[in-house]
Amino acid sequence: MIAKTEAGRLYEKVAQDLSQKIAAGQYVIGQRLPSERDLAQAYEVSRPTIREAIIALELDGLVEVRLGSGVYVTARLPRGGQAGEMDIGPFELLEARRAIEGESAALAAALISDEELEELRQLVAEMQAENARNVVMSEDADRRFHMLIATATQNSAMVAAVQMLWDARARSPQTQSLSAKAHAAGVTPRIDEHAEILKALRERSPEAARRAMRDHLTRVLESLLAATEVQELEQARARIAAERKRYTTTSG
Amino acid sequence: MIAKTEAGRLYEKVAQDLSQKIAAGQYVIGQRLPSERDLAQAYEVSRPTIREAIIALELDGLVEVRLGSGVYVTARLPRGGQAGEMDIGPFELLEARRAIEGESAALAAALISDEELEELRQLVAEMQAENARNVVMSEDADRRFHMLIATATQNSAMVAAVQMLWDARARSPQTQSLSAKAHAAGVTPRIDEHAEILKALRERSPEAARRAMRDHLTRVLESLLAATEVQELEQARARIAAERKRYTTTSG
DNA sequence: TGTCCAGATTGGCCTGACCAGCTAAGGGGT
DNA sequence: ACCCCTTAGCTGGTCAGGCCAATCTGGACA
Repeated sequence: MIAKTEAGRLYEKVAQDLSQKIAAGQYVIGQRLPSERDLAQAYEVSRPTIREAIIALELDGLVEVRLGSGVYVTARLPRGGQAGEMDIGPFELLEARRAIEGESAALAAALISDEELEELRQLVAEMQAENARNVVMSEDADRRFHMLIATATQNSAMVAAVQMLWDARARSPQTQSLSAKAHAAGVTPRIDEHAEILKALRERSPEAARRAMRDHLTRVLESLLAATEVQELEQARARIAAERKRYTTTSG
Repeated sequence: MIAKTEAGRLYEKVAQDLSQKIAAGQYVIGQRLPSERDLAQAYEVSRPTIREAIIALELDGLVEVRLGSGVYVTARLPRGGQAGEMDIGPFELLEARRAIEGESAALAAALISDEELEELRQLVAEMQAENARNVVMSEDADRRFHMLIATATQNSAMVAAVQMLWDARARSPQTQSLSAKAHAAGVTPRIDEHAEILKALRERSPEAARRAMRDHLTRVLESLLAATEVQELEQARARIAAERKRYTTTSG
């Protein structure tokens, strides 16, 4: 699906975020979502915007609205249809992103325009602001940041690849719950790392951009591993150690 | 006020009515609908209700809203075949493959099993045999070679990414015709380059594998560029011939 | 004649409010 | 002690009015 959702209307962002949370199982099927008023407060938008988002979800068949009662999750089907919907693990996903988005950044460094650099700067600022306010929607700016870099490569195949990875991420219950846990554990959105990537792109240095992107995703991977360690029991330690060894030794 | 009688939200009625008028041709494709304020007045509803109706139409692909300009009727797309896969150009595809499959090879080098190495060896042999018999090089062996390497990464996200690229390649008319031309022009199946990749994988060297893969795809890219030039020359020649014919037959 | 800028128009979003269903808690009757 | 029924509080549905930014348009100016 062609991503027209970039920098779009507010309700689209909210709808996408809610859709992800439903897909991730954060709202069980049959469960009632928070009230429109609560959602408006949580997303820091007005109630009409929340209503529009809910209408979008309803038209997608994800949700059912019952007057006077609330809005209920009806299904858990992802937004774009049924193309390839296996659940890719969080660590696999990040490993692939490190490899692919690293190259995306390297390609973009040579081709990125001043306008796109400015957009990236704004997105970093946005993440910073949202982080300061501890707002729910912080993932959206992150996603747009990475997608914009892919777009800057002027290579639609690369855009499609990166898009696929983020779609898979949104569709993966494992990844969603894990990243939610990491968020709750106080993992910051890594403003400085994004700034480092931006800096490398500004310098038009493919090598520096690749390295900054890979470093960033390596750290995300590590913090996710740490979050996993904190939450899981001793029984899992051996397996985690094995994973860590594997995912940290193959960096190229 | 519109008949509030039956159940159903107001915006649904408005959306349905507008949808009918569009289908009936009352609003020609490309034409601008009345402004939200005017529609609100016409339907005797509030502007938020009109907005919700327009959002519904937009999600149905009937309409496109342009900020500051208005909402415009768009062409009705055939429902269902959403695959939305545009035709990705051959060169974009190869550039993306060089970046992504290069990393795929690097990852695989550290993890590939002896069984997979043996399979790769057989695939190279298969390509060689087909090439020796001057058979129409079925791309199948080539594809299986590259997919097997992706599989060897033991990373399903990477597999999905590489798979997507090959799917796009299979779907792309441009790429297909171009690669057919390249074959016709006597481009060899590059057995040696595949062997080089295999050799690097055998040595379990990520760097060598990445380099071999990138070199391979770079050369494919170059030969495709050459084929394009040939094709353009042929087209130019044909065009000239056609013109000559035209001017010699109609001038009399 | 061509260019440029200010006002009008449009969608994007917000605040605040009222109404009508629904739900569950609490009171009265048995 | 149990059950039914009222009722207060939620929830979504809708409205009204307003501000902002993007866009368009026409007239003034060079």
